[in-house]
Amino acid sequence: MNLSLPDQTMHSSSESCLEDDKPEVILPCFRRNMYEEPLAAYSNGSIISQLLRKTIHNKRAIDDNHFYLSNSVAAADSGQEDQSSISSKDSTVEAISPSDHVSTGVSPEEDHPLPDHLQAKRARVENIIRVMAGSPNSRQHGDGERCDTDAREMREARESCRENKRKQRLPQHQEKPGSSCNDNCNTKEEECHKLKEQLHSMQRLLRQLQEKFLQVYSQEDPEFVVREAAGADSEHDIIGKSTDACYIKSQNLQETLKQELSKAVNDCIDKVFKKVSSSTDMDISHQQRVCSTPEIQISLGADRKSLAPDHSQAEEISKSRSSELCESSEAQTSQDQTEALSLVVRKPPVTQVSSVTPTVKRPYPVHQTPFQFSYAPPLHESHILEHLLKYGPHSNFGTLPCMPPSMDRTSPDSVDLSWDAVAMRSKVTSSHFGHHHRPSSMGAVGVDGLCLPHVKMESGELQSLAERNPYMSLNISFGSRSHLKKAKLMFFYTRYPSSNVLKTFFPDVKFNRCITSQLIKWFSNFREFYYIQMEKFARQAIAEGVHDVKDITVSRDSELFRALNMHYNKANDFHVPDRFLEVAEITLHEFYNAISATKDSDSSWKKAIYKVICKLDSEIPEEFKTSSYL
DNA sequence: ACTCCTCCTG
DNA sequence: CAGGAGGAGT
Repeated sequence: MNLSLPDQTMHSSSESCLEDDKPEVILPCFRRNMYEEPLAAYSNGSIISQLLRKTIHNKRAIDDNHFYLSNSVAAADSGQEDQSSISSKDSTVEAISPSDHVSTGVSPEEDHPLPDHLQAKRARVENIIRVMAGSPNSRQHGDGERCDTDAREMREARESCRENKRKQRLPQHQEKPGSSCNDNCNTKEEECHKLKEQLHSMQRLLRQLQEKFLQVYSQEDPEFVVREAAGADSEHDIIGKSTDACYIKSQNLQETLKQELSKAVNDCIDKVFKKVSSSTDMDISHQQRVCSTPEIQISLGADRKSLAPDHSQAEEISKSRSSELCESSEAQTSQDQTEALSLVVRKPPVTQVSSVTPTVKRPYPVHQTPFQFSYAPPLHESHILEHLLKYGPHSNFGTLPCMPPSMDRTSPDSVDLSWDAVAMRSKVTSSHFGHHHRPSSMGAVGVDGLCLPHVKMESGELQSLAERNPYMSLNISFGSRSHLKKAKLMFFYTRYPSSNVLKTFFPDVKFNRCITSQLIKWFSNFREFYYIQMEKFARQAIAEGVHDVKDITVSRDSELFRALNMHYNKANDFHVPDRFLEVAEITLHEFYNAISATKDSDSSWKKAIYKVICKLDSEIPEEFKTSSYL
């Protein structure tokens, strides 16, 4: 089953929330009335529509003027509309009008009488600001002189507008493929969507005001607009070159407004992002619960036969547990329920967790169960958002093989596949995952590190995924490391442990074929390293000219011992029994003798040595039997 | 047929 | 350390 679809949805959603919706270069004069107070009001949406109605009204006038047209009459008309529409705004706007900034920004000029043309310029700029702020009676017409920087501002703002429009279109378009997910959307998704809408609304408002701002500029100095838009026009040659004073004034205004507005935009985006992120965090725990259920069911499936006597009783408890686990998730995902969750629902719960894990000693809540290769409850948007937040939009989430191919949800039989069967095909093992331990509610290996990782994944994707995913590593690695460490320490006592010995000394492990084979394989690997070292040091001794086998000893200072200790007792926190040194010395002697006798020419010359060594196993201390060992 | 082992490879 | 091939033992 393709899991990639929700990825796209979230991708677009996230992208639009985090990137595309971020306003870029914006005229910085709308901050307070655009972003501070209205931000809270956006939640109900009505204010937005009111503002939009006004600004749309204005925009019509702007459009009629063709934006770049130097028609003073039209400009004046639109300007009047601006006044009338804006005049209804909150009076606080006036109190904190950006014109205040202008006054302070050019304060040095106020100390001296200004020449007439400078005063005119100043009045013009202040008028612009008043118009922007919505002062109904402050409008005055300047002399039409403009500064180059102002024109550049306008052009940049227009480009910014167009850029925003382009960017806005993209996520909206991309939402289409995810419409199936939207059908299933839960409250989080709606919330995210709302936020996105709000951001879009703010952007629209911003554009409206930007255009209005530009409109004011254009009516103030149409020549610049025309020149900037269509190149120099002989008819609209620049008449008044900007003076230094004008430049400075405009620069002050420009900088102040830029700072203000960019800060406002940043705040706005932070708020939106925070909101989205918080909802994502909430869903992580939710995801855990969702994932845990299938895991339990799957692992229980493997236990059906062995735990048949407890079946009915266990089923009751399991049912309640399962429903408890599923409740919240199903409530939210019932609409997008696919076979994934039906895998959970359909499957008759056979037994309960505690009956599977009679030796469980960790009283952790069920929802802390380790990461499961969830049998894919439909990917919640927050799951994907979480993914995106962690790995970025290009990470390979869609191909996350949440289940082994043999467990393909399209196969009804997959439900009855035992965990053993899954594990037997395992390719990914615990060793691949993280370095963190995480408490597990499942004391038995049936669901912890020894078994959990034993899910076949394609081409190491899971491994790389897990390596990048601390959350996953945290969960699926539990148990594996401690069990592995324990096995290594046991190797100091026994090189050839029987299955029974292993079962005895891993009481917290619910053994099945897979687990048994795994442990046996571990010891096989231990032996392999052990014998390789033996052969290596035996040959080394021969090469060094050792003639008497009695000259070869293994002590704690020996290179050989250090190598072995490094391998089986890396942390060096375990006192290696003397008997192991003796066995190691015997083994070394065996190899020395065999090689000296050139028995190594025989392809099976090591077998005799193995036969000797396998008889040298000693008792494993009782402490190893406790599941909490290590 | 199944398990367990070694050996080899990655 | 895992996976697989191949062999030996049951």
